[in-house]
Amino acid sequence: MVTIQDVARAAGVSPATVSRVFNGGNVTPERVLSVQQAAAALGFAPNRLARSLRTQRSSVIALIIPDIENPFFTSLARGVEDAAQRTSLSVVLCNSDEDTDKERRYLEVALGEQMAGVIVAAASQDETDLGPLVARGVPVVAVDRRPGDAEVDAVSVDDRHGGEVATRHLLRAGYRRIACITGPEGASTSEERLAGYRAALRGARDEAATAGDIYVRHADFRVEGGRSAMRDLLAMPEPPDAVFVANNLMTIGALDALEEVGRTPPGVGVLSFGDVPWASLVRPSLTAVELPSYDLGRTAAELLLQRIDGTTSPLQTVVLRTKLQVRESTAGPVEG
Amino acid sequence: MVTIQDVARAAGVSPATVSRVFNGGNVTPERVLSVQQAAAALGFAPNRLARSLRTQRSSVIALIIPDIENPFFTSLARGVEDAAQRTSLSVVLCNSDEDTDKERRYLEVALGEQMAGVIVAAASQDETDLGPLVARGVPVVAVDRRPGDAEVDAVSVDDRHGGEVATRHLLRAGYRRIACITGPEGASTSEERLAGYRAALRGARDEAATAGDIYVRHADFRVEGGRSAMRDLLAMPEPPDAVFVANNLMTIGALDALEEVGRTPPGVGVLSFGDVPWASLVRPSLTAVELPSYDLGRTAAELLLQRIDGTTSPLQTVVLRTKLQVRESTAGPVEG
DNA sequence: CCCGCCGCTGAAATGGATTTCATCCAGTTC
DNA sequence: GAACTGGATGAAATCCATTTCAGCGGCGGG
Repeated sequence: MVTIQDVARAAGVSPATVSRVFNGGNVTPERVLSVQQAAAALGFAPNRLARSLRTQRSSVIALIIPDIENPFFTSLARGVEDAAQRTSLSVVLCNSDEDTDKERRYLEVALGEQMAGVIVAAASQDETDLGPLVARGVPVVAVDRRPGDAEVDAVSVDDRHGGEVATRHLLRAGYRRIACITGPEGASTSEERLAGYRAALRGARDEAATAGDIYVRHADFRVEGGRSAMRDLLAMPEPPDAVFVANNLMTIGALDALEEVGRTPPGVGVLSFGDVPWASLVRPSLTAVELPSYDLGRTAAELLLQRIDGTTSPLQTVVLRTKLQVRESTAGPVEG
Repeated sequence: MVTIQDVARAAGVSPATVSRVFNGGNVTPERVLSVQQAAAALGFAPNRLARSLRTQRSSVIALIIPDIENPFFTSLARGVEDAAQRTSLSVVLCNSDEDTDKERRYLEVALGEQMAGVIVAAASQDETDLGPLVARGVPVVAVDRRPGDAEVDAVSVDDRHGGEVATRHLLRAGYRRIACITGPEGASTSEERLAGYRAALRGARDEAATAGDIYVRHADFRVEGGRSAMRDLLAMPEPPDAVFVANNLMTIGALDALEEVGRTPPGVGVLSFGDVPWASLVRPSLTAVELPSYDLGRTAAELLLQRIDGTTSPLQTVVLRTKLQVRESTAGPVEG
């Protein structure tokens, strides 16, 4: 490996001078030139480990997401990247796969590699432990999902409100036995969206409301989970006539399950929390709660960058608004 | 920050002994215990920078992909992860966004951070420079796209053959003016798939073949690119009656463009290289060249792991087979 | 009883870049 | 001409974990 020493020797200066050339110290122009030439000739690339070890900071931030195959998170990742791009920071993405063990490993890597900051969409509220990072003063921003109790900035959407608006829309469209397929227990987004659903039903005070939670299913935020939850609902003696699905991928599974038994929206109402990917190809078009995934990422990154720059303002929680986009899949229970 | 020195002091031993406890040297059981207790009490986590600096190796590998929003690459990423998972390596993902500048930065990071290895789906054949990594002895595997001239292992699919089979299928189905929307020039996958298309047309020796390249368009492997390329094709005096689209996202755009003018498959034949994401929702169902995206990632990772373990076997190029999956979108030009 | 070996331990060297501190020198200022 | 300022420079300390090396004590073999 070619080190700063080698360059120094080749250029006839001390390592300190070479370092100054690369990091902007006071060096006479002619020496700058000879150092640059020597570096280029030798193919010198500074060892970032040594640098980070010495300076106690790094120019890499980690983004930890629970499902890299979900376009919601990849869009969020783009938002993070684009914001980081404007500084000199690089983003590395880690996929926790909704697995708290994997997630813990990545958090350890981020800590151990002294990364400049971490943005995390937590796999779990209780088990995701941001404590060590926070204790070491590493800036952390929670995005989409709230972390249990860690003292960090957070950016999320109005899950509860969105869930309530969505469910109310189904009620107004005339559906009466409204099911909810939500995510795993322990994820804040699952709980909040479900809470919104329940609130809307309570507000309705009729048949739908009395059903209690018999139409509620917990699944895993993935296609397969949505499919089997929907199958399960369809097998009930009195199956639901509409379903509020708490994320985009589970909606795809639910639609598959409906297709299997020959029922299609809007005969059975389908409403997705989060747009289904490449929705333009889906018929009938799907009513969805639109999520600002890209802005979620961008905002989280901006918050993180501020912290990395040393802002000491009090912790923030930013909540972005969702928007119900009404389309064909919730036109009403009457066939047509 | 709590260092190995602090732990040593707390446990009443030397730093060397603490290190041995964590890395499996010979230490008496009672000392092991007291070191572990001290470490736990202080919340010690080893500084991976210092470790990597000293040992000259790291337990992180980088995966550099050109489009994180393309499910093909995220599936590939899952394959890499699952393979890496079985060892103690962590995978960090970098999104080059088909931008050779961004890609270069990530390659520099991988080099500078002394990462254990790199898997890269190159943004370009000419401009992607793997030289520095190879020169420093960092194991590198090219996946999906071949790098220009670097001496690295490679894993890809039979792009040319797949493109030829696909185009021949369209010919046999009765289409005569077959267009091709391929990716950017400079990407090996674009070129190879196009070469397959041309070969099939040459083999046909009729009207279709004489068209030359008038039905060929280069786009950017994204939805938007596919859409505008298709619009462009549809605006021709004699528009094509079928299109072979060289990747999944561009197919989505092409379908959108067809929809705009009220033409749908199989009236216009549509064949996608690579399955469209969540194809189960798309009507009519799409004929596609199925790509083993997950296995591509897994194989690349396994190759990389071997190199990291020090295998010195000669460079390998693994080519995985694609499979044409015939569905409704290429049923033939006759309306019905 | 002595030698040699082995297991355990800590002091010190190591990896590579940054940064402090002291030094040197040229240019000012009185 | 003495004192002072400030820019440029290199020697050496620093960041933290790993690893070599030498030393120590105990044990088995001769």
